[in-house]
Amino acid sequence: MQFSSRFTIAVHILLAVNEFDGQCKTTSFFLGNSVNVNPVIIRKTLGQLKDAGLVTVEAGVGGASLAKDPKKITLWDIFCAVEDKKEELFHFHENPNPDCPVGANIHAVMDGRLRKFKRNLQKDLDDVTLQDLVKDLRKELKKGRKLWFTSTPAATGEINKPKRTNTAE
Amino acid sequence: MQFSSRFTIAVHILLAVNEFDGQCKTTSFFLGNSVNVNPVIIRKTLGQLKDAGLVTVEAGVGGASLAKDPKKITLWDIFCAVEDKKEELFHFHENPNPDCPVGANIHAVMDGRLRKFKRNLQKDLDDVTLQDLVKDLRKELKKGRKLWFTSTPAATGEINKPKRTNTAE
DNA sequence: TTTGCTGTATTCATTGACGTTACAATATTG
DNA sequence: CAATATTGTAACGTCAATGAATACAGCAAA
Repeated sequence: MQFSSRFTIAVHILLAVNEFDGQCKTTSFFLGNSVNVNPVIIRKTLGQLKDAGLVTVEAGVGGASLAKDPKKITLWDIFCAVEDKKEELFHFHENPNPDCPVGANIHAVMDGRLRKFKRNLQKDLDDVTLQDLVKDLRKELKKGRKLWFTSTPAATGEINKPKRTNTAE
Repeated sequence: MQFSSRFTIAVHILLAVNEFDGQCKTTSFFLGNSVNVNPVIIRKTLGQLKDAGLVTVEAGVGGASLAKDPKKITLWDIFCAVEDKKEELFHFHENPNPDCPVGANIHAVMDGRLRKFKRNLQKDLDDVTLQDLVKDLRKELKKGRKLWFTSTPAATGEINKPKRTNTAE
């Protein structure tokens, strides 16, 4: 079992928004092209990030921007935006037999430990900021060759654009 | 997203086997009654625990026993028996755009960190032995009232037993 | 030989992830 | 105001995993 890709997608989105905002319009088409998923997935995820107060999205005009300093956004914040933070890491089997010595006490024995595992993961995630990722990304960019930017069809998102249904027809 | 209940079921099974082995036959019916799941689920899980070298199962005669000292069985061992230990904690979105500065480097930025998160969880799990759980269970049992044991229908698993189809019919 | 159990195949229902189409609502621009 | 680009969201469809359940061949012991 794994956490869904929504988390890595959300991280990708935030990195891209941080990188391109101001240089070009970071629309769901643009971002979908970078992440390589359907724009609707981007819009949904972006909506969750907005609800969590991590980005602002321009309705109508389009494009997203960070709502907070990248130093103040941790992976835990991003995780909470797209996953249920209350949920335990492990799914416990329902209704262990209360008339059995083991069944009656398995929760007492395990619950605290399971919660600790989750808490430790939380700490790990909370220790990494978006700024840390940005720094590493910049380092990688210095190494590598020049890549596309604002001008190509891929960058502007021309590729995935819908054929508009003519409503006046 | 959560890990499946196979993990907590496996822990429950091992605790029950450790507790009741020698006192009564720890069959899949018996265990299924304690865990409160279908005996087939128990057999499957027991099979995985056997493959991992944690228990022995008596084919034909029935019943399971620990194959190792509870001090030598960690939660990580149990986890590995029922889950894919190679799998990362987070599912990464497929094919981020290699022509985009972010898409081309997102793996370089994230992979190491994601691996660390998984490794830390592993360490946490590896720090807890079955013996630790047994100790806590005994502590709970001392507190509590007396519960069922070997003689009741629930304990012997009479309840969930299949009606045998008479093959001689 | 009968009995009780394991091992395993198969079927089914449910759930969540993810993709996709469609379209109303919204903001900008000519 | 009208045309356009974009968001927000609903509605489906597909796929994979989980977990329940039935069935039965094979094994061991009495």
